[in-house]
Parts: sequence; C-alpha cells; structure tokens
Amino acid sequence: MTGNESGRERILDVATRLFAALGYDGTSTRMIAEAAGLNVATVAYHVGGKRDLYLAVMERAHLAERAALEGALAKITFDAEGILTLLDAYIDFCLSRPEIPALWMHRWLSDASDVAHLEEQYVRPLMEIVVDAARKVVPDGIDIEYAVWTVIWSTHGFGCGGVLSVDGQRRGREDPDAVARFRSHMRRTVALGLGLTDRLAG
Amino acid sequence: MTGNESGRERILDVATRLFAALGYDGTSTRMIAEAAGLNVATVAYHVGGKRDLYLAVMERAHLAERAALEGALAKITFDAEGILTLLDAYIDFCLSRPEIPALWMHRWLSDASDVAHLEEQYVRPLMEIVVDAARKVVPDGIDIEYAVWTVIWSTHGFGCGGVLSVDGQRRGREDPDAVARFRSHMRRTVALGLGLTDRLAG
DNA sequence: CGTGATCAATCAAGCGATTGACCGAATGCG
DNA sequence: CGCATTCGGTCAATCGCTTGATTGATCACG
Repeated sequence: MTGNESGRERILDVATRLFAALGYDGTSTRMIAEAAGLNVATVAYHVGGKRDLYLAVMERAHLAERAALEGALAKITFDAEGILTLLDAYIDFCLSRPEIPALWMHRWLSDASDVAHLEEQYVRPLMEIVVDAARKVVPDGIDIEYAVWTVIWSTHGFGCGGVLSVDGQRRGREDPDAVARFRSHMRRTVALGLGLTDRLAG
Repeated sequence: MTGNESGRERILDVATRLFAALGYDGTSTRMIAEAAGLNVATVAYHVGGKRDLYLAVMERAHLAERAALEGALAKITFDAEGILTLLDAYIDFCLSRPEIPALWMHRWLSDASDVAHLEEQYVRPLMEIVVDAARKVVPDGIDIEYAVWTVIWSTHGFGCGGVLSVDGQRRGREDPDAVARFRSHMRRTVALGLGLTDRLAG
C-alpha cells in the first residue's frame, strides 16, 4: 500500500492483500510472514494470533473507508449533484483500494459468529452517514436504504470481480472503458432510483 | 435439498450447503463426510477428490440456475411486464436456493486460476440468454449488460447476506417484509433503469 | 463368490501457535 | 570512558492438530 514501512504496518498491508484475495481460511500465517519477508514468529510477535491480525486488518480497512466517506461528505452540497458526487467518491475509493470491498464481501459470506459484530460496529455507522445525507435530498416515498445497498453491492461486485460481457470478455477496474461504463450506469441508476431526475447525470 | 437420496446425490447436497456457507477453503472433506453420515473414504469413492467434488457442485448449481432461468423465459411475453416477471423469477430462485448465489460469490472472490473457466463456461451463456431477452424490449442507448449485473449483484447480495438497516437490524431472505421491500425496490430499479417506465411496477 | 459400498487406520504435508536462543542498539553504571 | 545489562526485534525449531488422500479389510447382497 503505502510502500516501505516496517514491522507491524507492513504485516497489516500484506495481510490485507492476502485476506482480500484468498479469504480468511485461504490465507495462512506462513504466507503472510513470507510475503512480509519475516518469520512466522515475528508476525505473531507484532500482531498476535491470526484472528487478532484479521481484526486489526478489518479495523484499518474500516477507518480508511470511513475517512474517505466523511472526507467526501464534507465537500458536497446537499442536492442532487452532491449525492452523485458522493457516489463518485465511493466508486473511486472502491476501485482504488479494491482489497477493502473484497474483505467485506468475504466477511459477508462467512457466518463466523465470533466476528459478526464487525458489521454492527463498522458498517452501520457508515450506513447512517450516507442515508442521513440522502434523506436531505431525496423526495419522500423512496426506499433509500435499499438504494444504498444496491450501490454497495454493485460497486463491490464491480470492484472485486468486474463484469463478464456476453462476448466472453471479463472487464474490471483495470479497464478504463469498463470503469467509465460502470460509473455512468451507476450515476444513472442512482439518479433515477432516488428521484433526482431533474438533474440527470452524464 | 430434495431430501433422502443416498450416496452421491446426498454428498453433493451436503457439499453444496457447506461450500456455500464456509467457502472452499473453509470446508474440509471430513466435514462433508460427517454431515453426509459417511466415512471420508466413502465420499472419495463416490466423488473423487475435493476439487472434483467442488466442480460437480458448481455444475449442478449451474444446471439448476439455467433451468430456472430458461423455464421462466419460456413463459414470459417480450414486453416490459415480461422483463419484470423474469426479474421476479430470478429473485425467487436466488431466495429459495441461496446456496447457489453464495457459491458464485465465493467463486468470484477467489482468483484460483484452475477453476477460472467456470465463469466462461457457466455464467456467460446465462448472460446471453438474459441480455438477448432484454434487447427485444429495451429502447436503444441503454446499457443492458451493466443493468443485468446490478440485478445479479444486488440479488446475490440480498440473498446471501441481507441488508443491515440504520436501526442496526439485519434483515434478509427469511424476513417477508424485507423481501417485499427488496423486490419492489428491484422492480422499480429495473423498470426505471431499462426505460420501461410506461409500465411502472408495484 | 463376486461386486459395489463402506469403514478404520494411516500417510505426508500443512496448519496456528509457542519456545528458547540470538542480535544489535540503547541504557545504566563504575 | 568502557563494560555489562536490558530490551525490542528476529529467527530456527518444534508442538499438537487438521488437512486431503490412500490403503486394505469388511460388509451386504445377488
């Protein structure tokens, strides 16, 4: 991620990448140690057990996501254009740091009850932020929560796996055309879905 | 799934459930054997190695999904209402057999190259079916592919993990109210997104 | 008695975790 | 100053356990 830190930070970076790519069960502490250029015992020295490491990774991911979201929220105006700018910022974040949506998708798929508190702790406050912002703009009678979830699911889906076209090509975050298509599709979907059609997106 | 078959079918049922819930790496052959009431060697006798079992599970899941989709497609008319009926059928399928979206979400998150052909083999033909159907109905200038992917991502997301509301409650496929809200949200999203607004959904 | 199905037992490899030793840079002290 | 001590960081080695896979024996039944 940031590059050449040492010790605990490098371990967290490497673990984030591996947990995102391979999932919790698919990643071994030895893989993480090797990728970080450290002995497995050194990793344990810095971050404790595998579960502690995972929790630390998830917390860091949440903090980054929250910072991105709050940073974007501080800049927008509360009108249709502002909501679409917020959407753009979220897409930017998910595409520039795809490990983070991947971590969450893995988390959602697992029903390991000992980390089930992560959603309550991390996802819900972000939902509140976004839904509150949308409420100021969106007309009554629109199901904001489900609209937000559609944005989350779609952006995570595109960011993690991309799209399989009917021509058999797989396109994703590294393909600028696909990104542009995804972005304008999402702008249109959100604008229509939230009833912001007086100011239709490009 | 179907109940009290024996041998290979029961193994595939159990494996489907476990792979969907815990992922490939999170599921051991011993878990599958125990859940099927068989010895681990008997499982191997019927289905071969773990990888073969996984491939058989994915093939069966695909056949079920394809059958559901083609069955629904055979019944619809090619107009706005038909597209929405197709959407309903897909939602029904994903909610009644949530292991199947879960299997696919796990598959998409993993980049194990030795099973990367599964998308090409299984997902693409289904995409073709749906996109072709939509093309007969949807006005020009609309990005059908991305609209379909938004439906897939959202339906899989809701079917596998449900929704976390701002009130902290987690609601999903087992909550009739949440299902109703999700369904009408998706009908509305698809109708607006595909420009079928002359026949707006309930 | 032969055939398909099942099992307990076993294998090498990998897992998460821990131990005790080692190293070099601070730190303490005579 | 010079030497001993402490301490954060690192490592090879090891522990007990689980993994995927295989073997050879056993069972039921036609």
